Amino acid sequence: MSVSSESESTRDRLLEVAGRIFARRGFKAATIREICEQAGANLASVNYHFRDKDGLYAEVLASTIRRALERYPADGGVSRRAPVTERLEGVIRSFLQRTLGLDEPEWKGCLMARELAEPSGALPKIIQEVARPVHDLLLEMVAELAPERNEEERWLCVQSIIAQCHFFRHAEAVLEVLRPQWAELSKQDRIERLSGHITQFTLRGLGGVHG
Amino acid sequence: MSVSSESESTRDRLLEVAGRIFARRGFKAATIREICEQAGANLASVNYHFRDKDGLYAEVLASTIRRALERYPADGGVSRRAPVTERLEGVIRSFLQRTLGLDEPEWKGCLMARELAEPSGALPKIIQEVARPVHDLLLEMVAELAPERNEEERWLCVQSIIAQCHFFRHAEAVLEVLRPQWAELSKQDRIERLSGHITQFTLRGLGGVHG
Amino acid sequence: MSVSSESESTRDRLLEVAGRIFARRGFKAATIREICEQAGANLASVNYHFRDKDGLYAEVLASTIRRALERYPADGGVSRRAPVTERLEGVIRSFLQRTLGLDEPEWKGCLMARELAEPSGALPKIIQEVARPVHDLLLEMVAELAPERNEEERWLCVQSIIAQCHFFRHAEAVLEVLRPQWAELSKQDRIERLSGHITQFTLRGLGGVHG
Amino acid sequence: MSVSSESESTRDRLLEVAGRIFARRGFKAATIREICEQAGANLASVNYHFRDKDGLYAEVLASTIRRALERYPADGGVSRRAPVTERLEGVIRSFLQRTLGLDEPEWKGCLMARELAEPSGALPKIIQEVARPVHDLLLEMVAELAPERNEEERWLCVQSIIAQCHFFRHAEAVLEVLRPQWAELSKQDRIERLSGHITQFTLRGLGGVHG
DNA sequence: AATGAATGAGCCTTCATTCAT
DNA sequence: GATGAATGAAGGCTCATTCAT
Repeated sequence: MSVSSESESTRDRLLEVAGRIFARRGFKAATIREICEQAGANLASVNYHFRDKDGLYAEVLASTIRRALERYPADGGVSRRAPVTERLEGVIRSFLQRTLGLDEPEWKGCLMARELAEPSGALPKIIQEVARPVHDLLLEMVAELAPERNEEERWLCVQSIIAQCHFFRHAEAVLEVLRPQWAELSKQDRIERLSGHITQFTLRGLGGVHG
Repeated sequence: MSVSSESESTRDRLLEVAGRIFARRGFKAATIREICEQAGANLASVNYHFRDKDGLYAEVLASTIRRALERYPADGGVSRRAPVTERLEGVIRSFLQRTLGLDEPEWKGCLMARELAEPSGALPKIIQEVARPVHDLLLEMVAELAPERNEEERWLCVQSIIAQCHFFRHAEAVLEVLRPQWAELSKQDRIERLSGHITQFTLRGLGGVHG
Repeated sequence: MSVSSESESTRDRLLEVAGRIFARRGFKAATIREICEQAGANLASVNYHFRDKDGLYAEVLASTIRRALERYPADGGVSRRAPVTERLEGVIRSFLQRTLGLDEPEWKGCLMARELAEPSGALPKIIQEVARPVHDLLLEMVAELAPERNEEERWLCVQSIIAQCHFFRHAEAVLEVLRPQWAELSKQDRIERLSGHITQFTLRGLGGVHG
Repeated sequence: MSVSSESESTRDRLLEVAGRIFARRGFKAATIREICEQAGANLASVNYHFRDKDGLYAEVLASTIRRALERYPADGGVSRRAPVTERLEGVIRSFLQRTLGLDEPEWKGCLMARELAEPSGALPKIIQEVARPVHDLLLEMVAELAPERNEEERWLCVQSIIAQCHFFRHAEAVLEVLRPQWAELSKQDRIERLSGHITQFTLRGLGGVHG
């Protein structure tokens, strides 16, 4: 529970490098060798510091979650008393920031996305700390915006929102082929346009005409 | 009409089993050994029939695409002269069928989802044969339903649709935790409710008032 | 004992191709697959026609010997009544022809050379049919040219002759680097100069001054 | 001073054993398994210490060259101011020592011979460090002994010398059949007689009358 | 006479892990 | 606190061979 270590220790370098590599290659295809080489550490150091490849992975995930939520909280930093449309956009923008990266190394969102597709036992933790809060926040807003829908319908709407937020990380490779212009935009730009679009599309989708 | 094995050719059994295993474990983590064992074939048979692990994977992907599109074509079998709302629901339902499986072995959609997250060189083929047609079909419909939007906005709307269709396969593991009731529904039921919801949400999202 | 087969059959093509490939790669590194592919034959045809990879190799060797000696007999076709210097040059030139090839496909000598370095069980046959006759012929000539030497000395002289004849095939790769001009000569030219040189060097080496 | 094994490092044992086995079987036919077993090392140790089978082979070759030339330098340790006949015999004797072994493990020369027949990419190194110096040394001597010959003739004479030195290693298997007495001599004896014979034969062959 | 399918043995390599220092 | 050496398990692949047809 201590705050990692003192200086930029081997341990920290391993964590940093491992995150990048797990994200890029997936758990199985990532190799301890590559991680240690890039971190300038000994081949045995992973086992020394984290007991296991699994242990390293769990630590990477945990610290990634921690830092991601510190920087981009679920509510996007928007006050609970702001109008619901603003709060919605806050959640969406914050989600996209975590997902598509910004100034944080870009692999963080990628790691999460990968966890979704191929859970590793760490999933419950992620759900508890990231997915659940967002999920609940959105449920509240949808209830506020579309009180006439029944419970399942509202839940489905929440999924529609999350789906849109995820998709642009998830299908990155395809989008690049189908619409090259998109890939040419800066991250900042993409996030800006996306949060605007998703918010609009969602508000309309929820039934009111807010556009 | 039996499920599999027995008198099928070795080649076909390999293809069938490999599909399931690649989907479950991913390319790297899947082992030729496991595939051959489950297919009741010799360890060298993959090399004989498909030259490579890569060759096997490519074949699995190709035959999966082929059969998925035969059974559930991009337009969902809805006539081009039907009203646009029906055509839209056709595309969405067909997409969900391919994605969430139905009576076809369930792993097929999973394979595709995985390919998106972690392209293997076969991606261009998938795009050409599956993603592009759906993409173009949806672009047309959105242009028809929301002619006042500019080109980028219409493209973003198309992505919102596709995002929703993908999500329920992609986040299966999480949904199961967040809403156990959902996992208890039959596949058929889920697809039914989803295609209804996504169509509605989308039609509204596009700005018309169809709700 | 029959003369191979009737037409340019699969069997003959296998023999031809196998000779080239065994010569180029050595027995172990040569693969039945490559041989069959290049011969346009089925993968199983080697086993069908020659029982074994070993069987194929033995056949290749045997037919190579047979044809090499037909074309370039040990005595080089020089009459036994010719002067000894002519007979010597006959043996040397014929040896070089077999070794360095001429119009016959070049791999034949190479195959033999390889057999020397890495005997395969077929060596006794080669010795009996090729090496021994040449050896005995040379022994006679040396006895004639240097009768004053004792038996071991004469035998060593014979080896010196054979050594020179072998060397230019054997060290081809090195000679090409150490003296590029040499590699640029035509085969014909090289054989001409070599047989001249070796004959002179040998006659002098044997003690008389014949140059 | 003990022959091998026991307290030597794994790396050294691998090198020693690998040399023997590569020499006996050739690169392709030699197996890492056999090497590791005989060296009492783990199957993965070759990969650990030399990265590759190729890496191991290269190291074996390099260390063999290094040690061979340390012990038996190209000039045979004879002073440059000694008479040319002595210098010639020095080169020849040293060559035979390297080639036929003496107290060094016998496979060393064999490795080289094999490399000539079937170059592996390491050939250039061998040429540079072994063949070239000997070649140049001999060229000088021949120029001194037979200044009246033209340049190509002198080069051919050098090859005649080298050919003789190589042959008795190269054709070992055949000589054993054709002259069993020869194989019964001690290595030392054989080298003694050979260097005498080759030197004489060569001096005469070069045209002077030294016999 | 010939072949497509299938097989079992064996090879090289990679990987995560351990252990003595 | 950290590491170089070594290891065992497992993986993908290649090869010669067989067998039913």
